[in-house]
Order: sequence, then structure tokens, then C-alpha cells
Amino acid sequence: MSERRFNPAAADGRWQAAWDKAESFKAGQRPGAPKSYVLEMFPYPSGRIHMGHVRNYSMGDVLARFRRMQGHDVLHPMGWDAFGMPAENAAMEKKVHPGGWTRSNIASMKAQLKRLGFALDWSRELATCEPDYYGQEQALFIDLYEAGLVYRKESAVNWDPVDMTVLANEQVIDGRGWRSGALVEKRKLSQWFLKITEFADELLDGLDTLESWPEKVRVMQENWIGKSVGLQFSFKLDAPVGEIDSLEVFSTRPDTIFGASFAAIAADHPIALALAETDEALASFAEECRRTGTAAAEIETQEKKGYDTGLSVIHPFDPTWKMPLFVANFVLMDYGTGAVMGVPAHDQRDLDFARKYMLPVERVVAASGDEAKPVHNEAYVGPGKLVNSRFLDGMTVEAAKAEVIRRAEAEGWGKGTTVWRLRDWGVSRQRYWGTPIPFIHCESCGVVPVPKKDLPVVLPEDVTFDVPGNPLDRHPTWKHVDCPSCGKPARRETDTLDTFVDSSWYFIRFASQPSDKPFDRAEAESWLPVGQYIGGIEHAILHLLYARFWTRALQHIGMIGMAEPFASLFTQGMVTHETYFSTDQSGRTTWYSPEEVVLEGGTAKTRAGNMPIEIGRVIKMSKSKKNVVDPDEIIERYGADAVRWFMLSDSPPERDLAWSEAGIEGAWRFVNRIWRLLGDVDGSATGEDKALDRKLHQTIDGVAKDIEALSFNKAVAKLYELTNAIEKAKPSASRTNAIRTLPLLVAPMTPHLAEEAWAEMGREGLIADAMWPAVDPALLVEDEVTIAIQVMGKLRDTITVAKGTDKATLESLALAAPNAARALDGATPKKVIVVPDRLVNLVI
RNA sequence: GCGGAUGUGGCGAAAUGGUAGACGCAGCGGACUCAAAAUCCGCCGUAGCAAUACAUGUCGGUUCGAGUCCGACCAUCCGCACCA
Repeated sequence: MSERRFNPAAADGRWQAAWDKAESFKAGQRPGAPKSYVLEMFPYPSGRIHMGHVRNYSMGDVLARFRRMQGHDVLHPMGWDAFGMPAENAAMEKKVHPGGWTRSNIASMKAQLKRLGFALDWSRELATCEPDYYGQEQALFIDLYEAGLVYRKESAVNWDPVDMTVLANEQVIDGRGWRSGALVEKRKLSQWFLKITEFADELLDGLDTLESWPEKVRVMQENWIGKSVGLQFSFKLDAPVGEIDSLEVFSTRPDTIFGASFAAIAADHPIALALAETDEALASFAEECRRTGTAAAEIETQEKKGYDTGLSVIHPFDPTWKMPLFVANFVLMDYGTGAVMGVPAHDQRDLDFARKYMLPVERVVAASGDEAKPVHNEAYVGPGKLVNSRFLDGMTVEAAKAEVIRRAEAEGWGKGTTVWRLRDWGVSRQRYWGTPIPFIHCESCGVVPVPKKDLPVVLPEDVTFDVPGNPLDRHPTWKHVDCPSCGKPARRETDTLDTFVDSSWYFIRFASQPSDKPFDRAEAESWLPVGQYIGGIEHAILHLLYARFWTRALQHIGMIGMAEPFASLFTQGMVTHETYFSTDQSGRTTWYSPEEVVLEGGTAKTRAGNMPIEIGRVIKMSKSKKNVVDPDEIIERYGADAVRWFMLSDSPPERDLAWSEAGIEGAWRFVNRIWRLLGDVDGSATGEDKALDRKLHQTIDGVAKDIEALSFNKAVAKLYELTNAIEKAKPSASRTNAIRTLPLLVAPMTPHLAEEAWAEMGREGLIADAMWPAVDPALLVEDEVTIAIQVMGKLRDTITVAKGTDKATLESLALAAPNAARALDGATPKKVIVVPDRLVNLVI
């Protein structure tokens, strides 16, 4: 074979330019064709593309290109989740404007994506930091406000007194601000909220309709929403605490109310706070409770502790029945009512507590036969009938729950309630680089939305970051406006929206982007819901839940006719890499990047100093462990197709993919193998090669099915098999045909190579516009099959027969097979199992 | 603790209840070459000269036949969590 090497340096750019010029991937160009919306989660413009992006977008690209080859009208867009903290941090550290920093990052990342040859409709590119996007978001926010789904409320936030800003929970480390190191304070601020809890039930029920979502994500959302059905009721106190004379509690087990032996409240409960004013011991106990962290390990080892207030609560069904009231470290103020009734026999936590403080433990639910058995150290949480429970005795748990709720409601001391873990979504951020919240505060009119004609409320450009705090708030003029309602001087809202709002509707804006409104309903509905959404598992809860909520909210106000934005979700695995490190005498670890390391037969040493170093675990690529490989350098060396091919081969897409030098080398070898093969067309060869014809059609069929199922690694394996078969085949018309078909089969994965070959073969047009080859069903089946011959289920021999050979013939052939006869050792089978075209099993 | 997933050669992995390990990586042997790279041919689960035996986390079960189905357990990863 001739010396022939694929030259990506020339080919990649040539075909990327050709696709641009032909507008090959522009959506909406195939009227009447089935529509496919393929979307990968849009990136934050941090500055550089990383391998995780490359893997994510390679997968989506294969699907998008394949759908085009099936004749679909494909929407495959790209944009930028461009607001957020890192731009402001860069502004503070590097004295650049967040806008300039972000836009230049977008430019360089876009160039990187282009170099990978993704089939994206760049005409729909959007960045959430541009007024034409966030202005429409402001309009939607006002619409939701007018529909009563947006409100303002005082709420406690993490306040960093040095940086003068609100911090997210994730930015508070050991009670201190992550940047300033200052002790974080709890502050009450007036914040904007979205009423996601109004849709809690719908969001929960909707999960059942999302059959093409990973079970894992659905479960995570279900837990996050956290629905608990039960009874909220009040205990009377035996003595009032100030003005308070009763205690509200919530229980999912009202049926066990006659098993209650204490009540407990959180350290921050109003009753506890009131008592602590005159009770120093309680005050210090409460302080201890607050200090305890919420880290998993701490909770695990945390002992259940309580402080007896000396007060009692009175049983709602029996005014003579008093139970002690404790302040307990395991009761959370921000769940339910911050107070619980303790039923030790049927709740493990209550049981532990009761044993410690010598409280009664009485069984009130029993499985049949267990009625008289006392509960020892394990609470009984199973089903059964009520015992020791007066009028509830003999009822099932379910019936007893209903009965208690019925009586509580009739007697007026309680109500059947549902409690959710899900909280309303606080969207206020005291930040500059975000969507301005389009409201004006007027002393006479209150909170007034900015009139739609005055949108967008644009961020001022002339801001400074040399002092802490919100630049919008200290801007000399920006916030001073007249009230749109009464015309008097008023104050603009200076908070901006959480960036998760920006990503809650970008997929709709991709589908339709008129300049005068957020989207056109009919056009958006023609593409949505997204047919295949691909992204990382890290967005399983927040982004995916917010987007589901936002879509439902838009449906609620009549702007769109669907509840669920993503019909099918796929969460891909991470890109990982070996780590390299050395440890010095003082135990300090130094990490080395892959290019600083030379690998030799399972050992590693530094390139510079030949110093032996250790090979660590294979973990997600991260800057701190220095196990990062920059896509640009790899594209430079091997071209886009080899990178794409490697990203799709080896590991199943939902699992982690370990990047390795050997792996990318292998992908590069394959690209060249195909390339050499494509140059080996012998147009004059004649004759039929039935086996190769079959292999070709089985591959066309199999690869299509694998791509549909996102099983890219299997599609890759099938293409290797076909390549092997073509290489081994003798020249024939069949072989020539197979080689001429091959570019089409690899086109979704290695599009530049495919175009180059297509052109070289003198085929018409771009392969980007070509159709996936048709399958001849007759060629999918073999005419000869290998039959396994088993004796007692163990393989002893094989025979090759015509497909469809009848059972009797197979049986006699099997008995005659020499190795089978030897295994039988003269015995006569007492049973023969024949599975046509598969096997014969001789049972003795 | 609860929930979800995973467990198959040296490694990444395939396998409608029907020939376990396709395909790739690494490795080994050979060809070409002055030599190297590239490429090509062959071998490659373990033990054994071989016949064969043993092999899909462990232990049981169902079946003519189990990586696959059922039951118990073990390990690893991920998520959530004093959620009343």
C-alpha cells in the first residue's frame, strides 16, 4: 500500500470553511422533514474548552449529524452561560471589565469549538450576558411577577462583612467567607423569590412521565422535592411561655399518637429562644447545638442530646396526659414546624433519645403475633395493626392515620398537611455580573415593575471593582430613576438574578429568537421539547429542576403548551486521567502534569530531572491535581477527528473515560488506517464477496442502532470490525463498494476525514448532506450458521450448517460429531435439546 | 442510615437465558529496513506437553443450559440525609 497519511492540518480547516459557507447545519432548512432537537448543556465561558466539553459535544454531534443523514431537520445550537461570579473575580484580580473578560473568553472558546468541527447552527448562538437575551428574561420575570409567581420576602442570608456581599452556602467554608476569610454573619435581607413550591406536586408527578431520564436523576429530584404527608397539630403547653401557650408539630405518623412520650423543639424555636433568656443552662445548650456542623461525618457520630425545659405538653386526645418538652439537637428549625412529637417505639431516633433520658417506650403498632412483644433497641417501622391506642385499636396504619386526621380536623386542633423539603427559589444576588432585576422601589407606590417598553434594563458599563460590595449599588447615577407609576424620584433594584435563571429557558430561545419578545410560541413548540439533552450529572438537581419549573411556569401563564422541556436526558461520564506526584520528607505532596512526566513500563519519572515519582489514582481532570490535558494541543497534533474518535471509543458514554496518550495514539492510527483504505479503491475489480456484503450491511444496520441508543463505543467497535474485514478481503466489486460506503459510516464521528474521502472519490456535494446508506434486509441474515454441540451443557464441538437446518438433521449431525461422541463415551443421550441455528445439547 | 449504580483477562470493555472475553489498548514473536519510525503477519484468560480442568465479586437456588433470572451477602463509586 502506498505511503499515505491523513493531513488534518489541511483537511480540518478546509471542510469547516465549506460547512460554514454552505450553512450546512442551519436548522429549519428542510420543510416537512421530521424535526430533531439535539442539545448539550451550554458552557460557562471560563476561557478554555476542557476535555469534558469535548466529550459532551462530540456525543451530541454524532447524534446531530446522524439525524441529518436520516433526513431530519436538526436543531443543534450552541451558546454561552455567560453571567456569574468568575467574571467579577477576574475583574477584581486582573483589573479587567467582566464584560470584556467574558466576551474574549467566548471568542476563544468558540474558535476551539470550531476547530473540533461540530455541526452547530451558529446563527442561533446566544450569550446570556447580552441585553437581547437578558432583556427578554426580564420581560418573562415581570410576566411571572404579574402571575403571582414572583414575590419578595425577608430572609436570612450569609453575609460577608469584609467583601460586603451575600455568599451562597457553597461559598461558606467553616463559617468563613471563602475569599475574605471573615466570619460570615446571618443577615436578614429582602430578597426576590420564585414560587417553585407552587409546582412541587407537579414537578414530583412529572418525574414519572420522564421515562427517558436516568433513574438516578429522577430519584435525586424526588428526594430534593421531599414530599411528606401527615398531620400538623398543636400541643397545649401546661404553662405559657410569654404569649405562647401551644406548640405546633408535624408528624407523618399521626397513627402512633398514643405511643408519644415526649415532644422536642429545635434550639432556635421561639419557645427555646424565649426560655433561654432566663435559663443560662439552656442558652449554653442551644449554643452548643448551633455550633455542631452539618457535615455527614459529624451527624453520623453526633449523640442525640436534649435539654429538659421542665415544661410539659398535653396530649390532644387526653387532657390528663402530660409529656415532657425537650430542646433537642436533632430537631431542625427549618423543616416542618421545628418541633416534633417523640414516639420511641416506632422511630429509631426517638428511641435512642428515649433510652438516654429514660422515657417510656410503648408499642402501638404490631405485626400479627407481635402485639405483646416489647420494643427493645430497634424501633418497629413496618406495617401492622394498632394496639394500646384506645379507639384506634385494630385499625391498619393507614386507617389509623386517616382517623386521627379526621378527628383532629373535626375537633379543630390539627389538619392533614403536606410538608415539602423544597423551598422557594431565592434568586437575588448582590452582584454586578448578572441580569438586573427589572423593578423600581418607590416610596409612595412600593415595588413597581419596569414598564416593558423600557426594557432591557441594561447593566452600566462604567463600574469599578476596587472596593468590595455591589458595584450597581454604589454606581453614582444608575439606580436613581423616576417611578414609572407616579413620576417621583425612586430607586432601581440593584440586585441581579441568580444565573440559574438564565439557563432555565435558553433552550426555548434557541428554538425561536424574535427581537421583540422572548420567543414565538408556535415556532418554539415546533422544536420543543428537546429530543435529546446531554450533560453532566452535576446538574441533576438544580439546573434540571429549575428548567422544569420555568417551563411549567410558562405553561401556567399560557406562553407555551408543554410541561416538560427535555424529553430524553443523558448524563455522560467524566474524562479522567492518571495523577503523578511525589512526597517530600515533611509529607508535602507535589503534583506533576502529564507533560512533565515520562512513563516507562509502569513507572514514572520527571522529564526534567529524571526523578522517580509515583503514579496516583485515575481521577477527574482538575487543575489542582494537574492531571489536565489541553484539547488544543491534542487537536494541533492529531486533528479533530482523532480526538473525537477517542472520546467516543473505549468506555460506554455514561461511564468515566480515562484519557491516555496510548488511547489518542490508537485513535490516530485508526484514522490513518481508514484513510489508507479509502485510497485503496480498485474500480476495475469485479465479482461478488457475499460475506463482505453481509458484513457491510450488518454494520450499516448495527451502527445506526448503536448511535440511536448513544452506545458510541459499540458503534466504534463495529466500524473496527468492518475495517478489519475489508482489509482482509480480496479485491472484488463488493470490496470496492464497501470502501466507497465507509466514509458515510464514519461521517458522524470523523466528519473531516469523511469529507476528504468523499471529495477524493469524486462524489457529489458534501457528505454532510448525504443520506445514511440503506440496509438490504436480505443481507442481514447469514445463510450458514455455526452450531454449538454441548454435552451436559458444556461445549464439546461445533458444526457449520445451512441456516434453517431442521432439528432431526441437527441431532444426527451432533451425535456424529467426533468430539461430542468422545465426550458421550458410549452413553446414549436420554434427552436432546435442539435450538435451531444455535445449538444442540446432549443430556445423559 | 436511605437511595442509585458498578463488579468479566494486565487495562478499557462486548455478549435477545444458548460457543464468555467481540473490538480496542498494552505486551510477546516475526516480516520490511543499514537502523529506527511507520506499516504488515501471527500469538495473547489461568494451569497443563496434551487431552482437559478451572474461570464473569462471594455463597446458594431455578434451568437441559446462567455473566444474564431469583435469594442472601461482600466490595467500590456516586447522591442525599438527625426530614419528624
